[in-house]
Amino acid sequence: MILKLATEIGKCLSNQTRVQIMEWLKDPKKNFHTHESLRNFDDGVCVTDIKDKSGLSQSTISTYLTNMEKCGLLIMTRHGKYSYLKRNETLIKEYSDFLK
Amino acid sequence: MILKLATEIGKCLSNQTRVQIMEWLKDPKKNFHTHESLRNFDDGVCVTDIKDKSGLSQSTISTYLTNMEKCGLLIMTRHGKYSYLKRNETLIKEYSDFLK
DNA sequence: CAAATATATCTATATTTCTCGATATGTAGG
DNA sequence: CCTACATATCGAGAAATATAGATATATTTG
Repeated sequence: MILKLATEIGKCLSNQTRVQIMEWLKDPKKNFHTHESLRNFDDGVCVTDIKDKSGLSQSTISTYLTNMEKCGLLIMTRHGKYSYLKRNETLIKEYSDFLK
Repeated sequence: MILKLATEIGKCLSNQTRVQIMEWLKDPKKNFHTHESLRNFDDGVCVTDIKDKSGLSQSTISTYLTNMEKCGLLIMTRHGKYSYLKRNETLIKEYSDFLK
């Protein structure tokens, strides 16, 4: 992993809400209700559900999630008008290994 | 690991110089010369050597290293007028595991 | 104790991040 | 095409961080 990417990941993980989101997404079943339009969490959790749980504004959460996707921490999948987010375990493991 | 500590660690790792310092300290022997007053790197690398290598000012590096020690990423040991820094592998592993 | 050197802290300014409301864009359904 | 709703982007003010120079504190040594 290159220094620049590691630093971008660090920036994403330098805010309590964003770290909390990473934690929530470890176990979507426990932390969220299944979304109306999908029966499972295979693609993760819908943006609005994360927004509601965080208590922050839609624009703030959208910015957070977009940045977290840009550096690879999250994977975003569109289904119609909804976007779903899940952890990118591969990159998380790479980063985790890089630190050690 | 609690959310608050994880966020503090993330803040330390949200700056390229600080991430670089963590990397340098993985292998002091490779990245630094042995310090005049100590023959080995058992307690890590002296503040001034890190400052010289980073190119930043003494006050900036001192602030960085102090904060990195406060959140537990680094261990600081005084030997007379010198302070030596090394990685706290135990906490780094805890953080790394927390992310996964 | 005085001088020299290493590190820490204080103060200040520039830059970045946080966060929101407003607005724009995308998408589904009538 | 119009409406409704989900998400993204823009613009702005507040708060936090980056970074340096000046100064203070610790420590060694003459």
